[in-house]
Amino acid sequence: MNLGELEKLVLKFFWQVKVADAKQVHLHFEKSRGGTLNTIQSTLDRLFKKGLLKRDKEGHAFQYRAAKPRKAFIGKLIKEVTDDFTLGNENSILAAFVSLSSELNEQQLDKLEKMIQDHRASISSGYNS
Amino acid sequence: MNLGELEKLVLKFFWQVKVADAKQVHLHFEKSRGGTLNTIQSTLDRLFKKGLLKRDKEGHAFQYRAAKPRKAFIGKLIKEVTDDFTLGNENSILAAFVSLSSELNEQQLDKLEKMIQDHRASISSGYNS
DNA sequence: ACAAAAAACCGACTGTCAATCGGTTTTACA
DNA sequence: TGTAAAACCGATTGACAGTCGGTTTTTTGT
Repeated sequence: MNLGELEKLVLKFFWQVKVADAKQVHLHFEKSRGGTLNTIQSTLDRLFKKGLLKRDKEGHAFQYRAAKPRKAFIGKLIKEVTDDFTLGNENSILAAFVSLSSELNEQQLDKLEKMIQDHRASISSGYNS
Repeated sequence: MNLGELEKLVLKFFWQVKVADAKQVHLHFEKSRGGTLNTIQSTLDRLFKKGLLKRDKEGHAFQYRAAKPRKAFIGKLIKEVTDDFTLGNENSILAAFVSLSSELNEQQLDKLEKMIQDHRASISSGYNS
């Protein structure tokens, strides 16, 4: 999934704002970067066709919103880039963790372990199944 | 850093083979996907200009090799994609871990914790500093 | 030193895709 | 049902990867 600059900005916008129509998105971006309503509309349409936004017509305009939560989406992206470079039987997600670990300091490792604990808890409680 | 299909294949090749010249790379890929030596050469050159390959002239041809170890490179890529979608003060690397954790099962969490232990050890031994 | 061979380099063309926006058609609502 | 708003269509531009022919430069063997 290869995204352009504007597409990325728009996605980020929807993770903050949740729901908006083209007009509102345009209003939000015209100060910071310009561009016509049409440009926003076609970008929304492109993101919709890529499955990254959902939309429903409510009243006279499409109401757009993110198709996935932000973190799930980032997780997907990461899986994608790592899969491209993962060899043979290696687990790409795990490899990604290893690849990243060297960038973490001790406090961050603490947080990471806490995160693992939380995740284990959610598994054993049956929340994820 | 946006890479094309052939560029990705070539990078992967160099993480397995370590050093090769254009001719050898071409030899390796011509069965599986065709393409002329020139195509390989310009791809190597593009990767060199992007800083992903290093090269030295030894004898009559450039000898190319990966500029970074594979995992470091994957780590960089992950940082890149997460930075694009990370909000405000959030630590993008940590966010990436969180984003990925839901895709791990218990054995993988075990491995991950082992990995953290190893990394902590390498920090306290002063190996990383 | 020089000719032949090999490799590097240059430039052109193609295809894809995001961004951009004007113009037309469709839709909703008063 | 007419009008305003929105959606849709299509054209253009700009990057950039892939592709490869042809030219220049470099290396090497005699």
